[in-house]
Amino acid sequence: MQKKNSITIKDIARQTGLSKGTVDRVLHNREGVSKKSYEKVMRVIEEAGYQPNIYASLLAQHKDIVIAVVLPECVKGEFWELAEAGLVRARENVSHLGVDIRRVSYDQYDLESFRAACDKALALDPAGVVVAPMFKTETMLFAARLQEKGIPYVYIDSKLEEDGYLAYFGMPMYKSGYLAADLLTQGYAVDEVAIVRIRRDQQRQSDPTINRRAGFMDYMMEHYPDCKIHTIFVRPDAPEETAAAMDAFGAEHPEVRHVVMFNSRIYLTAAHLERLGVADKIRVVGFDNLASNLAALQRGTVNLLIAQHIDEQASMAIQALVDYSIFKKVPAHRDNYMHMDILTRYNVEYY
Amino acid sequence: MQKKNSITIKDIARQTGLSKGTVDRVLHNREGVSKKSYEKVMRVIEEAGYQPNIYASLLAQHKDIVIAVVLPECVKGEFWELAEAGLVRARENVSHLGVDIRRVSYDQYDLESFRAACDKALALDPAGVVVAPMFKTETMLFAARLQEKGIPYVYIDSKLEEDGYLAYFGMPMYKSGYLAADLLTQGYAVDEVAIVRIRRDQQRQSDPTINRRAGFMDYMMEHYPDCKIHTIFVRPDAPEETAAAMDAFGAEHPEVRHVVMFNSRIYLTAAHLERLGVADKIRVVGFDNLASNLAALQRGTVNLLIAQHIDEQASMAIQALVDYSIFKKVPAHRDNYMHMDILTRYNVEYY
DNA sequence: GTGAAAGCGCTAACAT
DNA sequence: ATGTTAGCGCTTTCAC
Repeated sequence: MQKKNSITIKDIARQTGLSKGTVDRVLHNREGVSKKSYEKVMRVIEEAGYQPNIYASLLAQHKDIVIAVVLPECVKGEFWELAEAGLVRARENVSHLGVDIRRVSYDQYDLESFRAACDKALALDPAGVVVAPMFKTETMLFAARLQEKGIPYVYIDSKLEEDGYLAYFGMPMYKSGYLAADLLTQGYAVDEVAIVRIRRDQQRQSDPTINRRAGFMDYMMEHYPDCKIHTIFVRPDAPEETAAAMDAFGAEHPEVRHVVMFNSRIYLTAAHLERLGVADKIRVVGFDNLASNLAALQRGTVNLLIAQHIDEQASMAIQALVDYSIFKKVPAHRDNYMHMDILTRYNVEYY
Repeated sequence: MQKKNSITIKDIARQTGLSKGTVDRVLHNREGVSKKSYEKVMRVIEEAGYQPNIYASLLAQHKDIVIAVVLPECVKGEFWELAEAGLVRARENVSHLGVDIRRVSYDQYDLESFRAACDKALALDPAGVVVAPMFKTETMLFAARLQEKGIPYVYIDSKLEEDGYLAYFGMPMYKSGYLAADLLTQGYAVDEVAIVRIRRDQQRQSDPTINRRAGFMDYMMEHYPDCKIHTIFVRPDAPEETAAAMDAFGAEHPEVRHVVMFNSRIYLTAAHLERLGVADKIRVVGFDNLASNLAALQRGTVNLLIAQHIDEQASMAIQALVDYSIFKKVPAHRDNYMHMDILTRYNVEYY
């Protein structure tokens, strides 16, 4: 399988006058090698451009490694369900490497459940961890424990400003808001815009879409300084209240033609616009490729969706961990801001 | 590396009372095995759900495989340069599998050079071929030769309507034109549109963008039946003539506010619009993420770009071939229509 | 037809 | 600190 030109540890052993065992020791930075031998081996390795044969290596080690993936629960139709596809793909890609991907779920609104998930992940004695952090301080603690054990970890979706993570894969939130504003307005005259927000009852969590909103606002300030920006507060868990809010707003501001929402639930708004019979008069921009969002896009109620491929984030995170643990490859970039996909009813089909 | 629950050929040998050699023979359908032995082995294999250890297999075979990639020449700044990134990525992904990716280039305007490239590819005795076909009948012949030799091949960019290919990765061309029309108009009133086309001097090749244009036209017919559609013919190899054409059109139709181009050279048009000082009055939609197109996007002259990730097509094609030759996996889908990326100046940064 | 055995490149346990 | 050796699961050659 190796090319003719490829060199093996046997060759290195011969050339250095040492044994395979010693060569193996320096290759893995194991202790018990004299400086002299170490250097002799290293020289040959570099000169010959030695590449270990992972098959032989894996074959000889015959051990499984497990990677723990700590994510919010996968609820049908909601955002985190989208990550599953990435896990499936990653699993396929690495299963033949003897890597076992284990999803550890937690309730993103329940701190305790996150703590439990962290413990569960640690209990798996994983070779690496990917985590989507929803709780700041708890994640910090988790990170510290991982570092202590020397377990590499990578963030997806959002990250913490600390220094121990191997990599991060996510969307540039501020920019995504900026983009949303541009797509909503597209250079045409826009006098009023409505933002639909979810009212959160004293959540201690930081609002994950706050930077996105900031980006949106900045764009509007820069390009449409005179545009009036309304906010409609809704509550997904209180449908009547939400309906009432939408009705009231519609009655009061029938002239508003542009609506945007920064979380993943634009489908809720779409439903109300349809109910009020104003769907085709209003330009609607939202986020994330939930099935119900895509449906609203197909129906034409939602004009554009900005999606972030959380599945790719997940699979890339796992790949990075595998490359690191098995192949000793450090990611090319630590912070990986991923592309924002723009979806319309005409390109969604092949998404 | 294999899990505890995995069974090896040694186990099978023991259970059937045969030897590893015989088990290997039935696994590879080699001749010289009695029906009785064959069936005994097959029964155990199926019952135990035996999965061969590819590493051990590859290690024992110790052979390289080569995959030939037959593409138009990589010209700096032009479309096919974009595929290189995919080749590099693919090379990284599979090099440790002992797979050698070999690019074989041809001049997309020269039939003879394509013939030569096919011969060169065949001469490599490849385990698989990926080809971007520009010449219909010649590709047909090439395909026939590959089939004859039992070499699997996959198309990228475009494909032929035959039945021997392993897979196809490409953009839905008709749909992409439809999408372009939607993005150009976006529901606002549009009375006139200009299409910039490249005049081809009696090319015998079929115009690769013909379906895209058809999709565009159909959209306009359906949604803007009264819109007047102009065509400006230009020639990249004759700059003065092109400039004259643009000037003349601008003088004659100063009211046109929407421009589209179906090949990858929207940057040419962008330059002229800038020269004429009308760039910010006109909405411009084009295709493909050439560096100069992205620059025009950043400058704001081009409003939207539809890109097709030819690099991903290339790397996925190679992956499919590797999966097939090494892991014996047939692609899940034969025809893979890939996502059309919509780029604006605000999401291009992370592309 | 079938079996035995050597060996792919590497790891790890055991010697020295 | 270094050498030796027995595998990992499979392929392949050679012998019967």
